[in-house]
Amino acid sequence: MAEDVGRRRMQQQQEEEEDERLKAAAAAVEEGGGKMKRKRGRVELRRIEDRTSRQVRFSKRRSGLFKKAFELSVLCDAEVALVVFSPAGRLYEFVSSDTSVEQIFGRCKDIPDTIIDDLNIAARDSRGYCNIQLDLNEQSVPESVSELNSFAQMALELDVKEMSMAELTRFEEIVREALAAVKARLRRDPQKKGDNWSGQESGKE
Amino acid sequence: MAEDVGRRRMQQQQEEEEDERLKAAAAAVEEGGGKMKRKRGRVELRRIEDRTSRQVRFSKRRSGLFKKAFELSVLCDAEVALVVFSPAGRLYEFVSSDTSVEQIFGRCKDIPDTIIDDLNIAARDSRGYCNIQLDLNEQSVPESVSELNSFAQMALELDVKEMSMAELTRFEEIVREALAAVKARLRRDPQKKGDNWSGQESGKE
DNA sequence: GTCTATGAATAAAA
DNA sequence: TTTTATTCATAGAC
Repeated sequence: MAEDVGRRRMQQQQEEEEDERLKAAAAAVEEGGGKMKRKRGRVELRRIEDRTSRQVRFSKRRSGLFKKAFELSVLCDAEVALVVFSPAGRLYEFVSSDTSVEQIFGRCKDIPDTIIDDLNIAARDSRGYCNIQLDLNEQSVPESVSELNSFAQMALELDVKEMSMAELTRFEEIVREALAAVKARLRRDPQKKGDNWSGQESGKE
Repeated sequence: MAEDVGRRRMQQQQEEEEDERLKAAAAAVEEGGGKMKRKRGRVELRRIEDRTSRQVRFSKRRSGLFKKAFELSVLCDAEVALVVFSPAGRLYEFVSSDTSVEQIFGRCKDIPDTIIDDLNIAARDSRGYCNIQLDLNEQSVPESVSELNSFAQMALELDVKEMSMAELTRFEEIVREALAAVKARLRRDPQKKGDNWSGQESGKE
């Protein structure tokens, strides 16, 4: 096809990352002369050490986060409550409805059919195997979920009750990164199975 | 205090919008022949009318929003509390820490916390697969973290041949939700460890 | 669910 | 701040 005139790029392909980086660096050197190292690699999920950088990014990302929250509430007609404390302790908050944050959060105890409830059902129904399912309210039931359940088991076997909030957050991050890596590999290996093994999202809205 | 939601300046120049749109449309016609209207203009900030589309968008944007919230809390060392109710009334939440936010969530204390116990019991009952020890209690634990990271990655790769992308994504979701539930309980039980695994900086802004 | 082109967010610099 | 180059998120099509 004669399309993609000029800028067809494979996104998120790890193997091309180095090359891209090098080209960018080279270009920077060429044009700027002495200023290099201008562009970043991928953002690492780790606390930013430099105080100034951290503050600048906080401002930018906070803005972006609030914008996203606002868009979600409008586009999808969802209720959103967001509270952020800067490292300095300053409070920023957003609530989609005209009620207070406390009221929104307070609804947690009034909503019986939540994700937490779904987890309860899943745990209760599990026999022998840890069939952790988030939406198994309706129809389909796990069939060949054994592999996935193994991971769920391992994750849950961690004595999660002994972990601090920071540890939980760290674990979450680690899992996310690991999965991202595995997914990237899967993407390069066409041997993957593309099947859908789990129940569909419940049709109730 | 209300955040300046919606007051961000668009980097792009408005006057170029039409031109860009037209070029995209023209390109689409050229390349696809019969496939048209494939690309979007910029997102309109109003409620999505189509139910299916709205549901799909909700899932995608919710994921993105929670990821952003998580990243902000880690990168910028901020405290973030996010609660989202889907149009169906389903609850999704994320909290980076219990400090200072605890009072806001004070009314959530009545959430049945049997879920955590159920999960742990289910996991223990199906033990025998692997026993994992987590130790992130040190202050600067590059070794432990790296070790855990390796484990997580290795564990995931072991069954990567058997796992589809869908399964990986599902697992990620499960872990996230489970951790959210655990965090919710942590907030109600401050007697748990509240230590931080990472180094602290003295001069917080 | 996956895939991919494109709009949007944003890190670094000005 | 504003600009720019790049990564990131995601709408639309499967």
